[in-house]
Order: sequence, then C-alpha cells, then structure tokens
Amino acid sequence: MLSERRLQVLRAIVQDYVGTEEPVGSKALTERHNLGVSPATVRNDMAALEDEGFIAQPHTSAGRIPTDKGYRLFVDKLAGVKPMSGPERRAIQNFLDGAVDLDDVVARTVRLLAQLTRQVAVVQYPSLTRSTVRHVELLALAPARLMLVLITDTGRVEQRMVDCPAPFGEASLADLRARLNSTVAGRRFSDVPRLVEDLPDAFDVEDRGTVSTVLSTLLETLVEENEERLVIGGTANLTRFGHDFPLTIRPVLEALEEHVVLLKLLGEAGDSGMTVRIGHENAYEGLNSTSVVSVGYGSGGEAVAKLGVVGPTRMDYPGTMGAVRAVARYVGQILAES
Amino acid sequence: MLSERRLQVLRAIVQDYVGTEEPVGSKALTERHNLGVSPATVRNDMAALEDEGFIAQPHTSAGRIPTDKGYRLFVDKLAGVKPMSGPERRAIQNFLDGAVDLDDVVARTVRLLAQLTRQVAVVQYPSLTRSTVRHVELLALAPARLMLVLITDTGRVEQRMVDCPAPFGEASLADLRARLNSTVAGRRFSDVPRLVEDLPDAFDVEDRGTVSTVLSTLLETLVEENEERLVIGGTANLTRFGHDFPLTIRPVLEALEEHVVLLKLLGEAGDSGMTVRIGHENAYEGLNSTSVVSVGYGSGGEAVAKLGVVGPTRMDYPGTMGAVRAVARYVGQILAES
DNA sequence: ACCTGGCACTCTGTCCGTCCGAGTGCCAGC
DNA sequence: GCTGGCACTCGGACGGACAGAGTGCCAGGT
Repeated sequence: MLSERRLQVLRAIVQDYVGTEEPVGSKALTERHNLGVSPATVRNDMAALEDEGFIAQPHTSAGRIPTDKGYRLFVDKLAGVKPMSGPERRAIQNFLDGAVDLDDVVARTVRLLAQLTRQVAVVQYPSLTRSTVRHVELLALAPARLMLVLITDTGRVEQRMVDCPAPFGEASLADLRARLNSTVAGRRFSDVPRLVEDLPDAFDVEDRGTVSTVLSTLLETLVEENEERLVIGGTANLTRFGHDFPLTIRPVLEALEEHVVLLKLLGEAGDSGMTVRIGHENAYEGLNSTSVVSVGYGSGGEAVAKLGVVGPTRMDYPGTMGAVRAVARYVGQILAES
Repeated sequence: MLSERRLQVLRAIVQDYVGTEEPVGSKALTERHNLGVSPATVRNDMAALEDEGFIAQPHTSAGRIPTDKGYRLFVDKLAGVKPMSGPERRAIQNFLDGAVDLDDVVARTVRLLAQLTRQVAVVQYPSLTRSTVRHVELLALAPARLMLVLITDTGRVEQRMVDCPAPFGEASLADLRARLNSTVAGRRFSDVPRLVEDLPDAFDVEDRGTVSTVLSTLLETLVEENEERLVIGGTANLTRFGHDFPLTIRPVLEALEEHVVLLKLLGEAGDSGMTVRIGHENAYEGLNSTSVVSVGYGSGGEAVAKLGVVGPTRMDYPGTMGAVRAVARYVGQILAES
C-alpha cells in the first residue's frame, strides 16, 4: 500500500497538473506544496508512483502527469466534492427559477452547467419510464375514436389516437376516465401495467374490447422510450481542451453528436449518487481522452433522468463534481415544484 | 470592368485555393489551368485583381488567396451550382424516405447535409407561421373547459387548454368545430386571423364569449413562433477548418449554440432561391470567417423553413450549393407526401 | 530505515544563422 | 499587349549550440 505521503504527492501532482496543464517535476512540487521533504525524496516517491502506474512521464526528463488510474485514485480517495459557495448557489437558483416550462428548464440547465464547469454539458430530458402520471384524459373525437392524453409529473404531454373496436358510450367513457385516474394518478409509470390489469373486468362485456384497446395504447405510450432526448451545450469549451487540437477534439465532437452513445453512457452510470468515468473507463472509444461526470436528478428523491459534463481527463474533479451535484439538486427542486 | 481572362484567373485561383488550401502563385496557375498565357501575364492580371480587392497575399512573396469580395464575384458570376449526380440523388432520396415522422425527417436531413457537404449543417424545423392548417380539433374536458388541438400540414401537433367564460353546449361545440374546420383547414396560418374574424357573429349571444376565447387561443398558438427549433449537425467537420485552430473554431462553436443568432441569420436570407453569405457579409461577428449557404424548403412550392450549411469561406461553393439545393428539394417532397 | 544533497545524464524547447525555393514587380524587347 | 529575364524579398526548413528542467543513483547523515 502507498504511504500517506505518497498519496499526498499524487494529490499534489494532480492538482498542479490540472492547474498548469504541464508535466510537474519534483522541485516545483516541493515549492508549491509544503510537503516537508526535499525534492530528492519526492523523486523517490514519484518513481514508486510511476511503478504502480498512477503517473507517467511523457518523455524522459520531463515532469510527470497523472494516468487514468492516478485520477481514479485521486477521485476515490484523495479528493472530496467541493461544495458550491453561497453566492454560487443563489445564482444557480435564480437562474433556474426563471424557467417557464420544461423545455426552458432543460435549456437553462445546460447553459448553467456549461458555464459553471466551463466544459461540455449534457442533460437528458426527464424520461417517461421513471416519472409518474399526473393525469390521464380521454376524449371522444367520434363514436369509435378516442384521444388519449397523458400528462406527466415533469410536465410532458403525450397524446395518442385510439380506434375502438366498438362504439363507446358517453357514460362508459366518463366511467373509464374516472377509474383510470383514480387508479394511476400519482403512480410511477413502471407500476401502471400492474395497476390497470384488472380494470376491464369492471365494465360491461361489450365495452371491454374498447377498454383493453385504450389500456394497451396507454401502456405503449409509457414504454415509448425512444423519446429519450438529450440536450448538449458548451461545446465551445472544447477549444480549451489541450494543445494537440484537431486530433483530440474531433472524436469528441463526433461522440457528442451520437446521442445514442451518450444515452448509453449515461445509462451505464450508477443509478444513485454521482458517477465519474475517467478516460479509458468510457466504453466509447472517442471519449477515451475525456472524463464524464454524471448524476441522476428527479422531482422527488427519485431520479428520472441524468445530467452531467464531459471534459478532458485533466479536469478539476472536486469543482466539477460540486457543480454537477448542485445543479442536479436544484433542477430536481424546480421539477418538484412545477 | 475586368477582362474575360482576368475573371478566368480569379476562377482558377479560387478553385486551386479551395482545393489545396494554400496560397496560389502565378506559375502553378499556368501549369494547372491552360490559360494560354505565360506566368508573367498572369502576374499582371493578379496585380490588377489585387488592386480591385478580389485577392490578397498573406505575406509578400507568397501566392494569392481570394478575399471575401473575390468569393462573392466567383459565386455570382463565375460558378454555377453543381448538380448532384444520379447516384447521389438516389442516395439522398433513399436516406430521407426511411424517415418515420417529422423529428426523424429533420434529424436525417441534418445528418445527410453534414455528410454530403462535409460541413456543419443547420436545419430549421418547419415553422408554424408559414405552414397550413390540416385540422383543428376541439374537445370538451369539462362543461367550461375545452382542449384545442391543432394539426399542421407538416405533422406538428400543438395543444392548448381553453377556459370558457360560460358553459358551452355539446351542440354549439360541434357547430364551432365544423365551422372552424371548414373555414381554416388547408389555409395558411398567416391567413387565419382574417378568416375567423367574423366567426363569432354566427353564434348565439351567450356563446360568443366562449367562441372568441377559443379563437384568440387559436391565434396565440399560431403566432407562437418561439417554437422555432433548430437542429445542428456535423460540428466535427469544423476540425477540418484550417490550420490556426482554437481561435477560428471557438467563435463558430459559440455562434452555433446561439440558436437565436442562427435563426436570425437564416431569417435574413432571401425568402426564395439560395442565399450565400460570405465572411464579413454575416452580421454576426463570430461567423466572419465562415460562409453560410441557405435555402428555404417546404411542402409545396411554398417555403416553410430554411436549411443550410456553415463552413469556411474557403469552401467548394458549387458543390455545397448543389447539395443544399438538392436536399431542400427532397425534404420538401417528403413533407408534401406525409 | 529513511531522508538528503550532490552529481552526472538525458532530454526538450529555443534561439540563431544559413540556405533554398517560391513568388513577386519591373523592364526591355517582340 | 504579351513575354522572358532578372533582381529582390520573404517564409519555411535545416542544423548546431545552448540553457533549463527533470531524472536516477549514490554516498552520507540522522
């Protein structure tokens, strides 16, 4: 196991490298951090850290830079999450409070995250599958043609046409509407299939066909996950990426356009708590030189979607994690209120 | 006025520069294009072209590169629009034909444009203001609460709640629905206000309040232009921009995120025919080193929105214009069919 | 056992001088 | 009005010298 001081050396290396973007040597380290030992000692520690694969030197006789493994250790053991300052928190809240609807909330969130972290921000629209039903409306367009409108707790509205196998009376319609709402309102989407299972039994035989049709349309709407939209912002921050431009930035831009890839990435991240994927830990090759910090957010304690940032592995992890967590928290509040 | 040969020299310079991305000199010109004159003559012509501001030399004793003014002349007088080849046309059609709904059409269009031109593609969602009404549906949610659903010819669906000042009978509702549809179905949004003006007069006094409320909600929906969404793709192509990276690319990425700016830009472009804005002709500063090629597209002959590409001023204008025009044409067809 | 100072070594980045080639402008001649 | 020739100017490439940073290792001190 690494001694306490070696861990401190690693921490110092990560911090300096993130700040200066240049390989850091033993002398500079002892000058900027009071480790209480001489450069020579630090050199020995660095050699050990290099043996273990936590740091590497780009060329002989250059300083060291952290490896993905080094960042991993830093994030897991050496760095906490830097909480936002009071003014920052207020600014976040003010900015998000101005939102007028769901689209606006998402748009503002993306901007905010990008600005706070000075990196690329990714926000997933609240997904249907995990949210809850606020209201179901059922309307007769014609004797045998209904319109089903579903309103979610996050403010999304989905609509479907339903062609009934048989004409459906006004009384039956009102009945179904009332029963539906009392059964599913406030429930999670995932629970709905179970809850409505027995509903047709309460109706006359001639109406059951229609009721079943309506219900299956409703279930279809619920699972329609292809609506998983994603909004991205702050791509201009990619220009601060590193020195060797086109090569680094291109695959990242490509990855960002592949929403499917990003959704998968976010999906793989842990459901609760914050997830940090560093460099090669990202399955997608184009993002091998980036780190992704993501976290779920939602209206209650329940996460309904994810948001996060994509940046160079050389990023300020504590600060980024703090910003991501804070934003997720406030977005959750906003969604709960509306 | 410039002689015919000088124009040819300019054309040759533009073509070579676009191809090689390097300043082009007199000797290279005579070798690659058979102008029938010697380098010395070309030099004189180039000096004249430089005096007129069509070309410039980055440094003394380097070749010449076209200025914005030079490209302008090239586009206006010297180059046509390069039509797509047969296979290309078929590929476009195949690719777009696979689309399942409006979102998909737009998404595919963006990808397609970006691939064809190897530049950044911008597609505006069919805007409400210029499209036509396919159908208006009016539903009673409660005695004094209606839902208004508007379906456009481009497949968009908009919905609004309407709180009536007074209860509204089923018969009146059916009447209003029928009258509304016969009045506005198939009409352009911009004509609707005029068309529905006299509609309340046909109803009983007690219903007029509600009818007016419904109509004003409808008109609100029509003018709600903030829905002007924009989709962007192919940003990875920015990496092929030029040599001096971060500085050139950053403002462009920033501009691309400012959808408002882009919408304005597209809006300013001429309504009919293709518009090419070169370099400083773009009002927005961040796009001063880019050219924007845009064109309207729509379901009939009528343009309902715009699409285009953003690329370096040093772009293949004939090819780009050809691709943009072809894509716009096919998207129009698809929209008309659906 | 561990830290430290010293020393030799190895790179990289930079500066500078040189050189070559491409390109130009101009001029005299056809 | 075109052409060939000529002198001139730069920018980019090449190469050597140099300084600086950083390393590894070792012998000595606590």
